[in-house]
Amino acid sequence: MKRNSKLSSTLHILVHMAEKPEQALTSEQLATFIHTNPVVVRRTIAGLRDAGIVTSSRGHGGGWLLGRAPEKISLAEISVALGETLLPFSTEPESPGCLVEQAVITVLDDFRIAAERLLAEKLSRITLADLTADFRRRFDLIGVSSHAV
Amino acid sequence: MKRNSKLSSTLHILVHMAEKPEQALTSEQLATFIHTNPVVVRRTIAGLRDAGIVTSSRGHGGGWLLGRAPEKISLAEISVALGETLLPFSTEPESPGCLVEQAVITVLDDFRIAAERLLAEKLSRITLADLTADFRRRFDLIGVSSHAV
DNA sequence: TAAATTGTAACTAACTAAGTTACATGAAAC
DNA sequence: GTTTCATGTAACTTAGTTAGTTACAATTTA
Repeated sequence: MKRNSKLSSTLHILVHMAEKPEQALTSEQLATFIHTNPVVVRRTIAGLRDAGIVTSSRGHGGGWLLGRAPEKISLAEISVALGETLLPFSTEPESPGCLVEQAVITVLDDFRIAAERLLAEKLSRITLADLTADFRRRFDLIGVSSHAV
Repeated sequence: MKRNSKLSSTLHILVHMAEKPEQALTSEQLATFIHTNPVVVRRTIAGLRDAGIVTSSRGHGGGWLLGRAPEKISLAEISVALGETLLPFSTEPESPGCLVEQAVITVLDDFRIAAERLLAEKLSRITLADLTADFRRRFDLIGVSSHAV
């Protein structure tokens, strides 16, 4: 798994899970989808479990399942559950007492708040079902869903 | 200078420059504002020079000046000139041939394009002059612009 | 009881970005 | 013209972050 690809890797995993709704997939299986190892998968999607987006079960026959229907899982929820901010620029004070810095931080934070609201709104309109529908269109056209490479 | 604070540090520098429009400030002076060293400053704002936002001159009495009036410098231009993307999540393929991944990347890239347009639009409405005006309001109230810490 | 699976802590490796050193280049002052 | 002051930039070092790995306890089913 490459850097900064947590969101896309997680979506990749979730679409595969949505395609096998009745079958619990192991961390091992999920790991092969995104070319990493099982522990990284568990760590990455642990937050999704806490958010009810997926469920996990231990022991023989255990693994991961979607927590609810793909239509009810939005990219906004997934993004939040991953604990990553979409806008990672920092506005932490480095020169306490400098009024110039205070002015800069205020303006930048106002922008960030407005921007985050906008992005969340856009992401909340896209669901996992939209992704699976897009996948199926491609599959019906080409007919292969490989992980050979 | 902390990580991910290039944008806020650069704005900090630019407002100070806007407050001394007739005086070329050296990298050394700019560096003290953001608690780093002159080479980091030159490297960071080199892109702003290429974009005409600032000018630099060498030799005795040299240093940095704004390239045009603060009213004509938008945060959108500054952000672009810094060469940083506001939305750094990756959508590079890791499993070429996997239709699931292709569907995910397509949706995510569409989102990114729309989001970047939105953010650029918002940032283009904020100018360096807005920041200096905000600073002056604070200064008139409190009357100190320290870099003691 | 054995096998399969997650949960998680602790450690290692790879990558990124800031910080630093060094020095060539250019401009002004004298 | 030589000295001084400044930027430009390459090369290296350091620090911080994140993915990857190992190890093992806890849990579940056959």
